[in-house]
Amino acid sequence: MMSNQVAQTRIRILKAALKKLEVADGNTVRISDVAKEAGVTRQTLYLYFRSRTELLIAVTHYVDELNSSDARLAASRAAPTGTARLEAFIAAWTDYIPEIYGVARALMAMNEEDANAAWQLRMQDMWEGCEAAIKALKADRQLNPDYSVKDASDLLWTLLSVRNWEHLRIDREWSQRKYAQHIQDVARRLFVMGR
Amino acid sequence: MMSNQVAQTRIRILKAALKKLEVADGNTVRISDVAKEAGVTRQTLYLYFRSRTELLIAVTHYVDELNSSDARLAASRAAPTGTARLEAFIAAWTDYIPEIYGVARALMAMNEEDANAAWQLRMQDMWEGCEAAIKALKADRQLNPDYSVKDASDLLWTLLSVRNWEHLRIDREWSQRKYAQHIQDVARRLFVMGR
DNA sequence: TTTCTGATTTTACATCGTGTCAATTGACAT
DNA sequence: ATGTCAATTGACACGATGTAAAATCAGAAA
Repeated sequence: MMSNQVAQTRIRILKAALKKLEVADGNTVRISDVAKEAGVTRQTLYLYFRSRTELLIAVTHYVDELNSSDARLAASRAAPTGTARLEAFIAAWTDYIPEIYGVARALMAMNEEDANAAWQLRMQDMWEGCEAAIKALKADRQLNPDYSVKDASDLLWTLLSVRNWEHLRIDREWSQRKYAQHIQDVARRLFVMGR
Repeated sequence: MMSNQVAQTRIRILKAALKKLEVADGNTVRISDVAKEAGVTRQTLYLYFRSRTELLIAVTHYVDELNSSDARLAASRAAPTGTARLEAFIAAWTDYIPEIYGVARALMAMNEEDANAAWQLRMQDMWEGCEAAIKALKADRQLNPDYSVKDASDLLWTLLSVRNWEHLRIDREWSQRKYAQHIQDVARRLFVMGR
């Protein structure tokens, strides 16, 4: 079946791109690199993705599928108390970052309209997650009264940024475990009343 | 005198680059843009700077000169107590960020060996500033005992990153004043004992 | 088997930005 | 008037993205 064929090649390309992006330390991943990795011509790649940007965006979706990220993020909403929910959200997100980091870096490095828009959209979603967690905290009367919901959300959103993960994990060589623990700790210190 | 002539053109180019970099929102500043702004040919620019990277690095130094940044950063060392010193250091740095932001963004966006090295070096200096401030805090027995000097320095360094400034100031549209106050506040909450 | 079709390849070319090179102009000092 | 040095002009190489058209190749259908 031909549509099967098509799907396979598409996925082969996505896998190749992901592999390259994960390995790449600092260096740009070229379209020709991905094509080579996928055992396909550069032109074939353009048959499946209109541009480099579109490929990168497709890879992020692919990664999300692989890890059922949406489900994991959503699960954090189920936590009973505000503090538990904050903790669950942070845990889900900090686990998520290393998975998308490769693509995220490439996407963030692009100075192209669509690429930035796509990343901004993701970060917007993430901000709403932060806000939801902070609101849950407030509903439980556990939010540090010095912060408005908006300010706390902005700060949490910043605290959880991919760049901060990069700073600590890559530049300062923290382990993922150490990173996750400290971020939880900082968030608790800043946002949870009386602790 | 010819060396005067040379110096003038060089500075004209640096000014032009700075101007372009400050205005540029997200877009790459091309070498030809800078040349045009400076009223000079692209080739002339190459007469003064070997590459785009070298130009960008030169601009950072130029900005530092303009603002006597070194002096201002160094001044924070004079503060009497640990907390005062931490506060002074943060104030100096948060004031500094908006001044270099334009160049910083361009430098960070480059995926070129030398550019990254130059930026890393700057960030290394900055880390040492953080460490010095934290050590002063510790010497005054004011450092939160939950943190080692190294961990606190890493966290402070991350907190003060240009990316965090960008997140809050640009993406979340905080005023510079609000940004500076909140960062001070967060640092106090995290690192200063009993407050 | 032949034919049709759709996936993929090959080849070629346009564009854009960086960086290199050599010849030339123009001003100024001696 | 001559030599020097800043700056310009024009041309070109390179690497990466992206476009376009013709040629192949494999499998399904006749």
